[in-house]
Amino acid sequence: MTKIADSTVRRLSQYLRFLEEFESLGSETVSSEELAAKGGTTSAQVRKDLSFFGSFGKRGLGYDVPDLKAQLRDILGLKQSYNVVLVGAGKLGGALAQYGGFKDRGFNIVAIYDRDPRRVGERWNAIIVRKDSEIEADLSKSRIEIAIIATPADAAQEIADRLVGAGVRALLNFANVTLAVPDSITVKHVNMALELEALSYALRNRTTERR
Amino acid sequence: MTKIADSTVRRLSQYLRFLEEFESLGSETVSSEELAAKGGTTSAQVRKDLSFFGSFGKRGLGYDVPDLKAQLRDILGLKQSYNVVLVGAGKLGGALAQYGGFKDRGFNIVAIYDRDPRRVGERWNAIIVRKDSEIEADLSKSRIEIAIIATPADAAQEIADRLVGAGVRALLNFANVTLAVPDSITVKHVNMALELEALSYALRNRTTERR
DNA sequence: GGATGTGAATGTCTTCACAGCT
DNA sequence: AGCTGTGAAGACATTCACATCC
Repeated sequence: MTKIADSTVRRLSQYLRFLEEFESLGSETVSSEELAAKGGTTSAQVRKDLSFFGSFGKRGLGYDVPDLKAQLRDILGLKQSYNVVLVGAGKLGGALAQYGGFKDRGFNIVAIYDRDPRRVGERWNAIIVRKDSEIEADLSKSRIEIAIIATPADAAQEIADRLVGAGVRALLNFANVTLAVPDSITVKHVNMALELEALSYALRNRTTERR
Repeated sequence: MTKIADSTVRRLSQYLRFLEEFESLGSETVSSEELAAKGGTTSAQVRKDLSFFGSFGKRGLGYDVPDLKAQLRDILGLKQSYNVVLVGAGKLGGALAQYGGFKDRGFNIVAIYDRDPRRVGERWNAIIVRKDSEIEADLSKSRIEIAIIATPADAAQEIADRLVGAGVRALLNFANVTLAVPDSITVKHVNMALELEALSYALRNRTTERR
């Protein structure tokens, strides 16, 4: 299999969500044009994205909604569900713990850790916050592939190292630092301040820009 | 000015953060190679990114840290501060309201709105949650360019329309919907579930992939 | 007829490599 | 000598356009 661009994967993920919308509206079939319109892209882009993985449509007709949905879930690895641990029980951690969008997609937060003894023992949405020092022992018992880091920036690298040491293979990092991890580990970084800075740049330069 | 790629702007924003780290470590000068190492990119990339905006370095020496910092802040439009409104006072809204990373960069959350009467009147970090119906009147008094949407998905488009109607020019959207806005409006979308799906894809496909 | 799937063309971004300053 | 700044080359991503098939 040839390397698929990150941008392609992200669009596939969007298409999946759009398909759910089409399904709930009762559409049985959808065209690349309709999918493109929802996502602000082009029909050629949609077809090209899908073509890396196979031929899922019927010429003259479009794509069968439930079928394409299943194919995308398969491509994205969403036929299984994932147990996920969350480190950092601050405001952001709390927001993430209760966020429905994760569960809906099969990402179950099964444990929350924090370093602060005042937070340990708190109950977040049926999960009790545990001491971060338990991470190693807990993960040695149950295989966890994905962890979410929502700690302060200065703790994030240490937590990342320990999670990786405990067998985690993918990290979603909300702390505002670039994490150094082995090549075999996948990291996605959500940097909210950076998004605002990009908005600031756009505000400043829109007049002189195209598009 | 020629169109600058989004990826370039995002890297500039990172360089700025790295410069602050170098400064706090006492470095007066930094090379493109050092900046690149922090961000997992290449020195050529750093120099090319900067070259779109001018020549800020000294050959044989590198870049003066405070000087480049100032230049980047100027490029990104961060010499001014921004008043920002936040719509949605749920868990995520609360987390965003207290998040220090915004203030540090000159983004001040000056008002929070919610539709739920039970939340209206709550105090978040010295700001009292206001009824969303006040948005129009409030924004007609003070010019607000940036708004953050942290509402449930089904309310986000309506809120976006109203914010844009009230003069907002840039939106940071945390709701899991693609917002339709006029071309003149800039939107950045933070989609946390999508990031997890990208991790899922990576976990599933790493063995067959390069890099 | 109508929409897909896909080579080819185009456009964009990144990397190379070296001339040019300091 | 050392590191920047930058055209040119290369890699990658998107768009075009049309043959193909339902």
